Amino acid sequence: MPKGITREKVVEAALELLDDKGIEGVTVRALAQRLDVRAPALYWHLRNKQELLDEMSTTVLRRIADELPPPGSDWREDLAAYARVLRAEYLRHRDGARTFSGARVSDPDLVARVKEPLYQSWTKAGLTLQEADDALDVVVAFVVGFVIEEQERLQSAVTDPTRYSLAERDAGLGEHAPLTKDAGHLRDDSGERFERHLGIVLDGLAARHVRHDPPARRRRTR
Amino acid sequence: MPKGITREKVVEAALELLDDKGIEGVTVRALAQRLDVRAPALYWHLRNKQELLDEMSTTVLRRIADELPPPGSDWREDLAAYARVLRAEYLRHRDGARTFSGARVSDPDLVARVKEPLYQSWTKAGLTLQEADDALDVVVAFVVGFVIEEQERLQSAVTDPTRYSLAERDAGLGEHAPLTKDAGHLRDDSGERFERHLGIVLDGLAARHVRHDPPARRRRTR
DNA sequence: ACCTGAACACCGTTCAAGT
DNA sequence: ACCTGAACACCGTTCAAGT
Repeated sequence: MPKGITREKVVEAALELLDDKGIEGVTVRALAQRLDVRAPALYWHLRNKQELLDEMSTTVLRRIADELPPPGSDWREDLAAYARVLRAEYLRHRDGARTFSGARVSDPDLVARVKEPLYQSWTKAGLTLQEADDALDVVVAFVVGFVIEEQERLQSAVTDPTRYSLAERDAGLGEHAPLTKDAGHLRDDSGERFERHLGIVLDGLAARHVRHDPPARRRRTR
Repeated sequence: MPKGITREKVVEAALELLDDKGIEGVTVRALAQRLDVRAPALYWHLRNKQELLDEMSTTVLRRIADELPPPGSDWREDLAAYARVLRAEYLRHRDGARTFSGARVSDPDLVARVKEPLYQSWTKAGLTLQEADDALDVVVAFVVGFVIEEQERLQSAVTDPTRYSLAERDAGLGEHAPLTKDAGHLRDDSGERFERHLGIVLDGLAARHVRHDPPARRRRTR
């Protein structure tokens, strides 16, 4: 009688293990123990550990795809929504940004499920496909970079409270870096920072697009 | 008689090992072999492997600091130069972006050496410190995200040529994703893409700054 | 078809002991 | 002060063998 372990259950358990112990704790043996089997059993369901990691990334991307609202009338809002969902899903898992960015996604259809509706909507609104593709890539790059840094900071605040303590930092900085020191003190809530920085990136995209794409207007005039 | 191993030589050898074998190949034992000592010898010079990784990151950041041109008259050019140096230094090392981003930098003065001149110059030109700090962070986040993706693509093109082959991808995509398919085909040289995307981000920063910062003008009138 | 036991070639790290 | 030998508690993975 099989123990009822499926590929899906293995991946699910791996994601729980990630949240509990971090990426270092995701070992084949620990995962097997959590599923109440011996380590080699997992190799019946997955070719190797890399395939496990790929499946974990794919599962997270699937959740992102599910949470994504359908494109609306404003490409800027579509992008903002995408950025927020991406960040939220990365933050939801310990080491999420590092683990899932640059992910090898096993299901190519899934990528299309996310991108195609956005491309459709934006090209109809007057963007070229190149611009739409660039827009998505720039936003994703920004979110990945932002959350990697954010999560590193959040997590080492727990494991090593001195590392990001401002007092420690100020002491290390000496006298010749007053602005660097001050800048450290005006760091606000990271959610606010994210929204502000996202706004900057979207402004950059707008700067290129509005030139030849006044969307509402063009449609109404004839 | 000591074997002449120093902390600096260990870190240097670790960076060579990284380039040869990738981050998975950077093991204490392999590093010891390269230095012609036994593994425990390294623990005289470094507390543990994490400290080794921190020192590697710090060394790379030091090189970035050395290569950075002094700030000029245009914050936009300063940022572009920073972004290019950062990307180049990440690309120079195998797994560079993943390994060095979100780095725990051991030397706080080094961070100041990079940031302080830029903050100085930009605040003199009319930016607030908050804006200067945001600008740097947004650009760094973008570069980190961009290069992680870029390097993943470059490296798996070597190790697994089918993964990013367009033909394979097109086959997996089926019929319902024509735009996603087309977008895959208009990907140009990654250097050009970087410059274009960097331009977008800088435009976003400009959109906020030019409003209250016509730099040359303000100084001349009285 | 699905899982285990045993084994292989590795890891990072500690520590007494050598020089 | 600087390094080694031996050992500990781990890794991912393979494979014959069990049911």
